[in-house]
Amino acid sequence: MTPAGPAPASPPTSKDVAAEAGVSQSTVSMVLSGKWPGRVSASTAQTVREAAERLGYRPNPAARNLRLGRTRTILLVIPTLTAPFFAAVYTGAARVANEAGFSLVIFPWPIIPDGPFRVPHEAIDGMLASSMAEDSLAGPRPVPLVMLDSDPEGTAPAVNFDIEGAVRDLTAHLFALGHRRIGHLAAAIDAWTFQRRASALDAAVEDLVRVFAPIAISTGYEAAYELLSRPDRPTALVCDDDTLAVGAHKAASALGLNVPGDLSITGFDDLVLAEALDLTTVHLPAEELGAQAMTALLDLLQGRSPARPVLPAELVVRRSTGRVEL
Amino acid sequence: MTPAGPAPASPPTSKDVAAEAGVSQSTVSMVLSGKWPGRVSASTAQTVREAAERLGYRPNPAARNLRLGRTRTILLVIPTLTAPFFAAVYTGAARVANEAGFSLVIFPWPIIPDGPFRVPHEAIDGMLASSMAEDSLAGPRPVPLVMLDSDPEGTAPAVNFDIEGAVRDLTAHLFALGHRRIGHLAAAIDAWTFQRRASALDAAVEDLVRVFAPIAISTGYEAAYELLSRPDRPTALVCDDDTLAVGAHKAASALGLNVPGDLSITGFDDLVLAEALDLTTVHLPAEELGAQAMTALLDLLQGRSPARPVLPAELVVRRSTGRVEL
DNA sequence: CCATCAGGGTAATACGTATGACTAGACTGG
DNA sequence: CCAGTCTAGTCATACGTATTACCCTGATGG
Repeated sequence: MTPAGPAPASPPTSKDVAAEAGVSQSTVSMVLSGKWPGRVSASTAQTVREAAERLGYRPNPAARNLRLGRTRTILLVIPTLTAPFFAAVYTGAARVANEAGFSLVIFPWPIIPDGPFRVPHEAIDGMLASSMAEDSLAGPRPVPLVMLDSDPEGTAPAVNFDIEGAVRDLTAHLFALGHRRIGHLAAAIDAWTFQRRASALDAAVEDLVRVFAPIAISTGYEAAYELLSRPDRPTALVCDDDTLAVGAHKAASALGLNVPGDLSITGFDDLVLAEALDLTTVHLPAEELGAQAMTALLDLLQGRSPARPVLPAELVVRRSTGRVEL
Repeated sequence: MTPAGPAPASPPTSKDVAAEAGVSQSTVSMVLSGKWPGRVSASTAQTVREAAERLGYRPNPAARNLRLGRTRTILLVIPTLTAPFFAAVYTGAARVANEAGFSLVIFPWPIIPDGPFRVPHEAIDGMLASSMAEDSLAGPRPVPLVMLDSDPEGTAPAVNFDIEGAVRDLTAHLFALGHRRIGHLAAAIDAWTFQRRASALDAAVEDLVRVFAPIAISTGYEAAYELLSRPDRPTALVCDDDTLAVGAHKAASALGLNVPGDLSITGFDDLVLAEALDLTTVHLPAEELGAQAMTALLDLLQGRSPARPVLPAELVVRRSTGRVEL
């Protein structure tokens, strides 16, 4: 198909396109950027575009970035991709970013940081950050930033979940089933979103007992086992996370407790796990969180003032909750 | 702490460092690159380094990329991050890449492509690719590439799992438990890794019945339900994936079949799902796959000939397999 | 005493793009 | 007929880095 000319040693540049089209390099740039309406005649523009197509020209990103002083790259700061929740956040954010011609790179950052945060200012245009102390961003040149469900004060642009509403629905569901004494298997992580869940539960439930566990099946198992072994064990167990809920489920089995006959269990997130185990849980629209945060960041980058949305978190009732038996 | 000098409008460049140190920009570059031993006196080098530290200088990546014609960026081509398997691959690859000063960006590419693959040659130094037809890479300037468990012929560098060994262990386990008639819930995806699983099973099992399903709990449920409703249903069901195995598990419950009493079920991958449901499965070291593939790619980029490792896949026996009842 | 050389540094340049400054020619109006 | 405007371009330059070619000074050697 393509004529077998001498194979180009290096990718074609705008200068090559200019030579092919018989115009100057600046003209090529003007045509292809599309930012100079009426600056170039329609026929010349057409010639240029055809030449570019013929040579398979693609602008060199490094040169463009250098010239424009921007990178069209956004940093997503999250603890790990292994957690499906964050994978979903990434997916949503990446979709919006790609549609806008941005690329999204992941910057791994532990929930418990082990040093000051160093933003690679020169390499990025903006950041999406979860679980990071906002003030660790202080620096000579602050980077446009949108926080992910973790903005304590409301100073920075942020996207949050309606945790309060979710906890209201969740407790109402449990109360309606007759539960009064409720356990809280809380994530042992000092993050705002978990603090909110705890305080919302404190406000809603009179007879609450709380234990903490790092997020994992095994740790959830241990903490739940201990709690459920107590003589005054709760009849329902609210877990901060589906993974913890799975651990609790296993602990209940190990103790010979029937779910939901003897014990109701709920989670947060609505991961595949929850579907697999028929777990009643609070669905957190993680992908939507990522998408809206990226939208807000793009607004910010274009000088528009971003929305500060609060996303609804819906209770999904499955088979791990039931009426308390007398 | 820091003296409140006039805030710099833009990040410091090597020229600023040169001025601060009282030398030329070229000297700064020579010192900081470290590639010119003996070219600059020790005392001058020290002065330069101190100046750079004082100003908080970080080389501009765009300028460096432009000058050097490389980007220190690797593309990871995978269908989705939502699948925990690929998230693990990413994690392993990213770790190795970061240690070597490379950054890893994800390029979403469906298993069933909807168009020819366009490599952004100018933006990357190399690629890690899974589930992609190798010849869709054909182009004027091929990009260094390592394939992930999907290399049909062995022409390109690749890292693979020892699927044959895993299937051997798996079938031996089932045979030892007395199973003879075995079902195969196969992934309805035209990917090499699944073809290998199928042919390895064909070779090992005399009495095999196979059904196909897209990878999801619901589709696994449906396909398994149909298979298990047959009068001559198998006593063991080998699933290509843990997710399918979960669907099969649910189908068994719905049909009143006890696992593992009436039916043994196995999966592949060893995701959290498998742990949550006590599923016997083949552990595929996904993170290791990513790490070794990245190592091979870095070898390739440095002109070394990369290893072509085959990673062992270990059978993890849990409680979803048991002795067949007479 | 001059040629050579090593040491230690500087000046100049190229990478590829986007854009502000400039200009040759065509057209307009008074 | 000429000053002014508009059209459709070109020229030159800057972004920040890495590297090549050059330069100056002093030491060495024959």
